[in-house]
Amino acid sequence: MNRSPHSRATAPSPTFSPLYRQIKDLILKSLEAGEWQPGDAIPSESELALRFNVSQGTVRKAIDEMAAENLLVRRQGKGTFVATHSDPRSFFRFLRLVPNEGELVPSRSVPLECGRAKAGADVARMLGLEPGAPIIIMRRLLKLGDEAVVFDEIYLPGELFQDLSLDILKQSDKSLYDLFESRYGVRMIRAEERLRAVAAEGVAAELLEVEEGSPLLLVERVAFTYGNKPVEWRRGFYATRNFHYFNELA
Amino acid sequence: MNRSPHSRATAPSPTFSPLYRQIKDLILKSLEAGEWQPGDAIPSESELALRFNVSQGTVRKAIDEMAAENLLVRRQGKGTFVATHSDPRSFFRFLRLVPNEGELVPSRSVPLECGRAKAGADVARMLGLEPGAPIIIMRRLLKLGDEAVVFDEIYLPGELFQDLSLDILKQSDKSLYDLFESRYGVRMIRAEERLRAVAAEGVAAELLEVEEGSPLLLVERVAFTYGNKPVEWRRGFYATRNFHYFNELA
DNA sequence: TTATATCTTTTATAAGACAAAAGACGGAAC
DNA sequence: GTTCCGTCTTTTGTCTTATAAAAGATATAA
Repeated sequence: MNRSPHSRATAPSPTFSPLYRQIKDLILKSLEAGEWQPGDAIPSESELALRFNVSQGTVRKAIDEMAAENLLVRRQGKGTFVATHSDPRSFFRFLRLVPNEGELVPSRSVPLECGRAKAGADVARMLGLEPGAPIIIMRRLLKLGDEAVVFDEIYLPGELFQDLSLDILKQSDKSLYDLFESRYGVRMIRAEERLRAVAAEGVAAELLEVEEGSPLLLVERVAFTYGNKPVEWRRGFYATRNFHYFNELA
Repeated sequence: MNRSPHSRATAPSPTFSPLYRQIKDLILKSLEAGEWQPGDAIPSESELALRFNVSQGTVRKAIDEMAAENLLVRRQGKGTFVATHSDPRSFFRFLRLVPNEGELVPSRSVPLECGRAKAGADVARMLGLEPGAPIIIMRRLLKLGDEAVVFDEIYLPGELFQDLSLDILKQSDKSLYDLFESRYGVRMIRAEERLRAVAAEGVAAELLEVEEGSPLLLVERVAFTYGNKPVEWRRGFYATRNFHYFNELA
């Protein structure tokens, strides 16, 4: 290399950014472009160092940050891999539901409906769409063991999930985000949740087998893919008799 | 230095641990021992490197991890500081309550009771005490703007908070954790919360000015100090008409 | 008095040398 | 033929060194 240590790879930009962060952005771009699929190994640190003309340590620092953000997973001696929702370890990152006592029980998703509609003002705002844009509305029940614990209403941009249907949902035995990732190439990387206590009513009360008016935990979620783009809005009613929402403040 | 690069600072231990992690443990120990107080600057990286006979980069990596865990705060050009609850930025790390719409309103804690008792089986278990050990029970109301939003019942080990009383609580204008830290030298660094929806009853319903039986968000918290030692158990009833519990899944 | 340069101390960045982990491969032992 | 065990290669992990950037303090000039 014929550059002095701290010179930029590109011409001096208006907003300064250290080398390792520029490398991070480049790797991120390749990730978004789908150059490597979820579960795949990305090139080794020394390969990337060669490609970008920087030292291994610099590539390493870029990857460090991406691993901390759960975008990549490192395995010593093996390589660095694109994080995937098919990995069972990543499952409970997006489902914070645990039994009040006793062991973790297996969960099962029961799809109820899946239809198309036009976005109302609220959904459009949440998903960053034009009002009237095509969306998919999906309802499902989450059973833990024998008990129906969560009733979900899920709103998706129609454009990204072309052929999604109740049949496909019923056929699939993967988690929803695994399906989104493998079938539609949409990877969820982050979500925001807003929790409230509400009184059970209508379908939710019925499906969760609780009295009308009894308390339910309402969890509203917006999930984002690369570039902080919102691609799912979800409203879940949680029956918290035997389960609770677990959160760690760290 | 007369050691080869990767030799240990101590005699080879049965459980291998890289150098930077040993340094981290040493810094942690000084922190627990109170060698530097919350808000204080710790010695510079090069000073610590000298003290521990390693390179600055190794100290740096140790501090990196502790900064990621919110134990230390770095400021370029100034130094590295012991994290403190008196810093307003750290406040919302432990209070995840935001208004449904509009700006953040100022919050005010209203202490109601503070008395001593003996630990029952449940509190003893949560706090790792013997049943019958002295504890403090405290009740308070959290007001956001004019509205009473949270009713808290807080259980503390009596031993650690010798002179804590209703008067002291009323006098203090700090946050509770700031008070614990500055007056009793007990620093909260981590907490686990369990959330459920419950029906309002008794005192909680009355103080939060909601109907008996209407839904409330119940937030149970165990907070830990250094060494993962539980030092607070708390049960909070949240009225979620105009506010909600915000959580980020990252 | 006020701005401006200069020096010092601090954390931040980058690169290089080497270690540890994981597997693949091949030959010896049985 | 199969199993075991060393050896080699490729990968991520650790540690050090050199230097840059940030923030203040201090001195200097207008």
